[in-house]
Amino acid sequence: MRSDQSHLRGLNPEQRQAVLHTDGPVLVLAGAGSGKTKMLVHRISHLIRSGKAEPRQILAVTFTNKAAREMRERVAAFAGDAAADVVISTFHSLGVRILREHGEALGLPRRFAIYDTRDQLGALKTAAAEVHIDDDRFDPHRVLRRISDWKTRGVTPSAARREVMAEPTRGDRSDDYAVLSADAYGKYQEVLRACGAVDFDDLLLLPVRLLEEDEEVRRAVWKRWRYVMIDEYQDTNGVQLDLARHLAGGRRNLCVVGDDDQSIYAFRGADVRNILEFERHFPGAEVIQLVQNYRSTKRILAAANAIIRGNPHRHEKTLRTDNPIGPPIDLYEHEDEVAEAETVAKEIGLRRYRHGTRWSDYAVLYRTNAQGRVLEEALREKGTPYRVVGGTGFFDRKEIADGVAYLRAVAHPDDEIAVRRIINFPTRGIGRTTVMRVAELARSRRTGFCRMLTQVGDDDVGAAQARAIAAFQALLDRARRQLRKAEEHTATHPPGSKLTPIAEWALELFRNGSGLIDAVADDEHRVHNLKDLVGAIARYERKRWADRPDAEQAYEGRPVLAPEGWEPPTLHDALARLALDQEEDDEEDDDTDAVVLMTLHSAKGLEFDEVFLVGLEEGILPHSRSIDEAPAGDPLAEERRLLYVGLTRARTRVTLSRCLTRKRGGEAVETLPSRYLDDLPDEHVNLKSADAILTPEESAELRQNFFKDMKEMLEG
DNA sequence: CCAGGGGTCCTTTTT
DNA sequence: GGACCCCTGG
Repeated sequence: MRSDQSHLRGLNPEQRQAVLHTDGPVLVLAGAGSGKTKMLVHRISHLIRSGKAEPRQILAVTFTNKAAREMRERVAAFAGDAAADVVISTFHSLGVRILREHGEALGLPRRFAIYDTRDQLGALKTAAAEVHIDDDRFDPHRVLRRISDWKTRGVTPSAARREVMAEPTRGDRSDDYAVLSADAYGKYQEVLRACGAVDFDDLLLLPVRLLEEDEEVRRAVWKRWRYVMIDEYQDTNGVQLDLARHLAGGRRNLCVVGDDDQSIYAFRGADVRNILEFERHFPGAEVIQLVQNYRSTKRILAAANAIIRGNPHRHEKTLRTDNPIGPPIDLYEHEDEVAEAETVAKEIGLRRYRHGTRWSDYAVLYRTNAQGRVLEEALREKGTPYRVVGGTGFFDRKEIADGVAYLRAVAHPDDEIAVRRIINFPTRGIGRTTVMRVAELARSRRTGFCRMLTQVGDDDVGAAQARAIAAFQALLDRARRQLRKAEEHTATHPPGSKLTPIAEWALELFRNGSGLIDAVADDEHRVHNLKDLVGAIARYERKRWADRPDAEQAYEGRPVLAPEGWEPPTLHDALARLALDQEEDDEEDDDTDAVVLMTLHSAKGLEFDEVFLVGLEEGILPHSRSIDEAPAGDPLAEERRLLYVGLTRARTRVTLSRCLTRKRGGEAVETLPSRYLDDLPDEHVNLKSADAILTPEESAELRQNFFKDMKEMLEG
């Protein structure tokens, strides 16, 4: 329970006072690598130890589950057992928590579904079909972005319509496109409600609405949390600012930490002004600046500072460090992305051997997920262990989306989007025409799509189709009955060595109930993925039981009475968790030694010994989309910040690279160097031109390395 | 009315 | 590697 206070030592007494003791609003404006999150951990443990608050009255909010997990661990290391009761949650999980307790006031079902982007797209298409939008320029993704934009600013459909009408007309068809989007927004919300579902934006928006409109909810929340902390505050959007205000309440014990130079989420509504104008939003706020960097070498900081200086409108600050100057930054120029990837793979192999480092000391960062593929290939070829963080999510895989849709169709009886997805997969004779006819019938009889399915007769659709629908309905009914049994069982029986009840039920559903596994049987990989989904449910059930206060007393095979306040695992809850936290594959987490691959966005908040930053070209960084779209403000400022974030992830060494040509749609296209390269200080940058072929000496070196690995493996 | 094949387009960043 | 569209045959 001894704490590492080194970061506090860098503070003067007032700053220390502010971080640890001050009530009222506090803004910690902290540069990269200055120990931002650590400040929050200090504050939390101090609050506990000084007795100013009970652990359960402390709330810390993060953006990602990973950040939440990390903070939980660190707080536990500082404050011991008491830390378990501190509520550390992501914004979205917090939203679920509030909605679960109070959501019924908004007409939300107790068990609401959470829609991801894919479901949102489905809902929007359903909505569009209902208002007969057949505009050929109707681009669902674009409309969805627009809708999300409104929602993150707390704009209702009717307000959106007014907003659109009030906009100066450009006189072209984009005007009616805007109106179209506003109309689609209203309908989209109706579809969500009819499905008993919320999207990610609702998870923030609806709690705020509750807090605004319901005195009782407001009081409950104020009573619940006395000290509120928010990490990465620069990434908050309009709705999150409102939420922060409500959570802080009249006490205003709100401590936020962030760095405006690391604001990289404007595309999903984040508003840097929230951190820049914190003192205006929370008058009397204490502001502390931290510019001491504990992470990187002097050279890396010099480069990072030089890059970020190019941005206007920022809290001016220059990071400094007592760390050594470090090696120069290498800049490689490659023929194409394949050569780039091969050189990265080769360099990592060599350096690891020469310096006796671990694979996990190296990270390769890129702007777009697509860049990761080539890198993976090169690393695989060399036999280098690697781990891709984020990327094409588990849930983006078709078979997983199908599996989840089955689970949801069972768990949420009104979930039209889920049902439509699986009603004819695997094919069972319910084609497009029939589905459209059912939807039409549902509308004319003013009932829901799912309810309509239980009522269609031979006159409504063909006899064969009616039979197929009845069979599908029977499938769902049977699955529901079996689920009820599984849930009863899992509620009273601690998990043993066998597969947990809900997971086992899901496997049965995939295997026999739905025929899903048969449908993908020819692809081993997909079958494996479906089993992973089952595994995720099992992990959830076990975790639920592990969280039970009397878990030790509970033993296998014997029903035990649930203690007060403990909720047994349910499919619905498992789905909510799955939607919010796409936890990585269980075993191969942090402890496996592997090179890490990820986007610059995913890298924020992390640090590595050596960082490779690839694809420093116009069109990649800055990305062409952000160059083209250039709305108000300057989107390019954000691209610059991305590079800043990338550079400041490294402790000792940064290696940059760009390609002279890059494949675009099968064609190799010439590229231009990223404009940001000009801003790097020459004296710290080493221009290299590399080829990926190993010299004989290097080959020998790597061969030896290979034998060393084998030996270690055999010994270990 | 349904299933399956083949062609075409695109692909920022994430809870 | 997808998602989507159109075409053909049953």
